[in-house]
Parts: sequence; structure tokens; C-alpha cells
Amino acid sequence: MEALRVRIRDKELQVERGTTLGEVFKALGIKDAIGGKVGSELIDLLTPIREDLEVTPVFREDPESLDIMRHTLSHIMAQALKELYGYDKVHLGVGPTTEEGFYYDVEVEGHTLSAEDLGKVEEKMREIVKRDYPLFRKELEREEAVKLFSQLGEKYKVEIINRIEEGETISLYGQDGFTDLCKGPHVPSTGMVGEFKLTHLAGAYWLGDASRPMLQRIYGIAFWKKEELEERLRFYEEAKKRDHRKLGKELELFLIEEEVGAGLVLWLPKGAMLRKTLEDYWKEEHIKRGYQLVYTPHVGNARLWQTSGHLDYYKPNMFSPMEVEKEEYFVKPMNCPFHIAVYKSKIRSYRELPFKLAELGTVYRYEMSGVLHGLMRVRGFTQDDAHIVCTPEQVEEVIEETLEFAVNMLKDFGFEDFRVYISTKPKDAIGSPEQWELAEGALRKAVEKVGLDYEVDEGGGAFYGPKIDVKIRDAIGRLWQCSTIQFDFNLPERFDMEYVGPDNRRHRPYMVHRAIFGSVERFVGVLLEHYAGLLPLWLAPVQVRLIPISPDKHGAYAKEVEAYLRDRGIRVEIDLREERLNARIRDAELQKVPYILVVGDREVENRSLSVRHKGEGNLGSMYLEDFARMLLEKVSKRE
RNA sequence: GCCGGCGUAGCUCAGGGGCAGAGCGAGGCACUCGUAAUGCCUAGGUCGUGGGUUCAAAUCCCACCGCCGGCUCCA
Repeated sequence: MEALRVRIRDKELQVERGTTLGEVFKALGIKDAIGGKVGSELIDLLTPIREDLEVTPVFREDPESLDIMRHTLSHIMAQALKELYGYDKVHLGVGPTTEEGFYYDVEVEGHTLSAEDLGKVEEKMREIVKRDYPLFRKELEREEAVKLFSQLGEKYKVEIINRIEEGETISLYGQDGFTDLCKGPHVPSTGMVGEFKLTHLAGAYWLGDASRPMLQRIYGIAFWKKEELEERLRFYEEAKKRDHRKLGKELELFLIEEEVGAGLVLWLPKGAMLRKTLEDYWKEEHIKRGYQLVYTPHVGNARLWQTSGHLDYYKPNMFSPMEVEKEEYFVKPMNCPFHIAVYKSKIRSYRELPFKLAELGTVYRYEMSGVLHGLMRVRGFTQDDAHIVCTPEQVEEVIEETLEFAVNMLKDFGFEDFRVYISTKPKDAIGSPEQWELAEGALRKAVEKVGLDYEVDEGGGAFYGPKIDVKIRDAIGRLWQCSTIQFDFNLPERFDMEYVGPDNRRHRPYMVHRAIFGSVERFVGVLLEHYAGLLPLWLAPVQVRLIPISPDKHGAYAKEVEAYLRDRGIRVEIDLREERLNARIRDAELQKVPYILVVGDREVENRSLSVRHKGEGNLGSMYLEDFARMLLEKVSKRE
């Protein structure tokens, strides 16, 4: 019998081939291990040892243990479904773990699962957990496996088996009367799982392929500790409270309605004010940094979109054309062809480069109905777009400046935590290797110089050039894609863009597209969720709400205060309703207005204000002039 | 686009073959009030749209539109 060596920490053990990891741990007196790690690969206690190994035990404290336990829960869920709806009726797809739990894609013959079923399934799962069935693991030859799963009626599993590569082990896991094709790892018995809850139900194409059948996906979340599970559920509640669609309605910021059209946004007065503040700031910053602002049309001749290549590659996302004087026109899905037309309006010298054009350009894209989502995913949106045309020598500096600009602007909106992704050359790319090398090098150097960590998505770039994406982390930890800096080796060729160099010859420039917010609509959505609707003073559509205690007696003074503040650019609203003071304060609080000014006899007499701040509460009395000065100071500092 | 759920007053929602409801909001009246909801009265709905079943449809069935959760897509 062949002896194998297993190293665990400082211990080494000689074992027979086929001994399981669980047996090894037991022999070494290692208790409570959930599984083991070999390199970066997780194995479980049921896994037989076939070669010399160095194993690190995984305990409940280790984050990897969650993955093992969650995986078993997805099997327990599958068994529960089979027991409830019949072993021959439930056909299993895939059942992997997720970042916070697990799911299983299933098809239940003759029954469509609905939300009410989740409770039943959960109950059955708890039963299986309580019975504490031991799990078994088996290995099979391909033919045997195909035969077994064909007999079980598991058509999707058979398909998976046929996709497993030659030479790979085909393993089964199961408990009680349940067997599943599975790579593992698992906990050794159904009683060893943590706290869980089934959360929701959704459709999912088999293998993510729209031409394949649609299965039902049941999602669950799972943690070792009840508190962790509850914390996660609270997180969902919190996210729900911050939902920008809900806040947009409550704060009267925007409206999306059927009568106008799906995915088309109406900005209500308060939302429009917020947007204006944001856009004014954006424009000022761009002018400061040497960008030139332009305005371009909403539609363009088909020939333009032919030249740009959009009609060849992007047409499914474009709104249908309209005919104008026997020619086709398209509503723009992007601004680039127009900006290029601006660039090409005269011969450009190298002395003009880098040439930076910027526009808050509203584009329209035909998005599939199922993906629309509040302001985050719409059919008409405003890109904070810019195109930078430069020489090869300038590329590095341009990218660095652009990235630094983007990050600083996002910081001004209160975002501190950024994730940067660089996407490099894909297989079917255009452009020369030198171009790609220069561009990718510039992207890396820029990120490093700005001092950000980054991940590289090898081969994840567009065919026409590499890019940097910046994601921001919001107040409750979610990541949102915002900025993009994208090289384009395609359009300069297609549009035959040129500049005259110091050698008096014509050269092809480099061009980058870039956006900082990405889309103004989406960015406003992210801001609302980040701040839970309580926007910073400089962005708040209404900064001050004035409440005269008696509109009759104190209304005149309140109007005077209103005019004084408005003259100084402060966004102020006055509440003259014949309502109780408390009621009006409550309304202002619910509208999340940063400052509430109460004026009554005392204030009228000494020309002061009683100041109440959202969050800090009653701040006491201030003179009007002092208050205005303080407010303007805070606004200018973007507090 | 696909799967499932949902669509009732401006908003949040109840009702589920037999008279269309509540709270908030809106308008009116009274109260004249000092830091998170004063009371009373009134108006407001083709029950998403169209078709069908039925003596009778908000309610049951079909189609469409929209929304929600996902899948997919995002050169």
C-alpha cells in the first residue's frame, strides 16, 4: 500500500491513499475544522487524499468556511424542493454560493414556484438540518455518471457532466436519499450549517443563455451567526430606505411615468435645482482645467453614424431612425462623432493639443425593458462627456491629469473610497501593438501616480482601446461604476483625424473618451442613496425653510429674511401655511431641508433668527447677517 | 427581450363576482400656537389599457402597457 505524506502546519503524517481529510484531522487531533485549503483550493473532510499534500485547516473563523457551509445549504435546499415537489419533478441546474449566501437554479415540472413557496421550502430545509444527515461523497466514471443522472431525470446535470473536461474527477455528493453532481466542498453533515434565510426568487436562463430554457432561481443568504444574518437583513432594510426611487418621490426630485415613456426622466423643480448645482460646478471645474465646452445636436444624419461605425456595431441599442428629406437621421446614443466634427472643423496644429472638448450631452439608448431601473438605468441620459485629442508624447500626462481630475471631483461629492480597474487588450482588437502598449502603460502609470490600488481585467478592454474604470463606494459599502477613461484607436481612423506636427507633416492623434459621473441621472441616484436623501448643504435643492410662527404677525419679517437670503444666492423657501409650528417643522424635517429658521415675536424684535439644523437640532438664536455669512461659508467649502 | 410578482384617489395601501374604502396630502372653516402630526367639513377614482366570460367584473380569463426582483445585454 502506497504511503502518502500530508503536512499540516508543523505536523506531518503518513497516510494510505484514499484516506479522507477528515480522518487525517482526527488522527492529528485537529477538532472543529470545516475543511482544508490546499494552495488556494478548498477541499472538504470527505475528500480522499491521492497525493502528497500540504493542507491548512479551515475553521469557522476563516472566511472560506462560509463558502463550504453555504454550498451544503444549496444542496439542502435542493433536497427540500425534491421532497416537497417530487424527486422526479424537480430538475436541478446549478447551485453555487454567492458573496452572502447561495442559490439554486431549478425547474419544477407542473409547478411554478412563488414567494409563498419559500416559507415551505425553508421549513423543509430546517427539518433536514435538524435530522443532521451525514453527507457522502462518491466518484464516478463519466459513463456511470451520465447513466445515473439520466435515470434520475436530471437532464441539466447530464449536460454538465458532458462539459466536464477529460481527466477531471467527477464527484457526487448527497445525504439521505438525495444525490447531486457536485465538485464540493461541503460540510460533513446537514446539521453543521449556519443560520440561513431564503430571500427571493427570480428567473435565470440555463447557462445564462437567452436561447436556453428559463429556470427559477431561489436565493438564500447564510452566515454562521444569527447576528450576522440579522445584520445582513438590516442592510437590506437600510438599502430599501435609501432607494433613490422612493426618495425621488418623497423629495419631489424627479418623475418617470408611463405616459411619457419608460426610462425617460422628468426633472421636477427641486431635482432640476439639484442638477443645476451639480452641472454648474462641473462646468466651472472643466473650464478651470482647460476644457472647452460645446453643445451638439440630439440627432445626426445616418452617414455620420455609418462613418463612426455605430450602425454596424451599436444599432440594436439605438432608437429607430426618422426620415428627413429622404435621408435617415438617428437620435444620438453617443456624443463622440459630434465632438470629432468640432475637432475637424479646422486644421489642428500640435500646438493646440491636448485638445479637450466637454459637453453635458444627453444621449438616448434603446435599453431592453427589463433592465430599466429608476435613474440608474434609463433610456435618455446625460453623459458628462469629454474627448481629449493628443499626441503620443502627451498621452501619459493627459491620462494622469484626467484621472486626478475625476477622483478630486468625486471627493468633492463626499466619496472617499475608490476602486480602479484597468481593462487591457482583448483578442479581437484593432490598433497596433505599439498603440496598445503605450496606452496601457499610460493607464498603469497614471493610477500608480495618483496613488490608487487597481485591479487588471486582462483582455477586458473594448476592441478599440484599453480603459480605466473608477467605482465609488457609498455610505453603506456598495460599489457604483462612475468614471471611465477610454482610449479609442478606432474613431480617429474612421474619421481620418489629423494634426500638423512640428515637422509640418500630418499625424494621427490619440483620442480618449472620458466621463466622471458617467451619467448625470445615475450619479444623482447614487448621491441620493449615499446620503439617504440628506444632501450636503451645497447640493440641497432647498437650503433653508423659513417658518413664521404666526404667518399673519411674522410673515412680513419672514419675507424680508427670505429676500435677504435669496439675494445672496441662498436657496430659501417660506412656509406660510396656517399650521401648527410643530407640524411645519415636521414637514421641513421630512423634506430633509438642512436649515429651518423659526421667526416669532422675539426674532422680529431684534432682527434675529431661531436656527434649527437637520441633524443637530435647535441651535438657538443668530442674527440674520451672521447666519447668511455662516451658510455661505459652508456652501463655498462644500461641507 | 425572458421568468415570476404587482398595477385601486396626488402619495402609502385595504377590499377580491353584487353601493369604490382608509390614512396622509389638497381645498374650506375654526383654533393664534416657540422647535417632528390641532380639530371639523368638503372635493377627489372609467380600480393601468383593450377584449372576453357572466344577469352582474376592481374582483375570473386573454392580450398589451408599465413597475418590482432577477436573468441577459451594456461595440
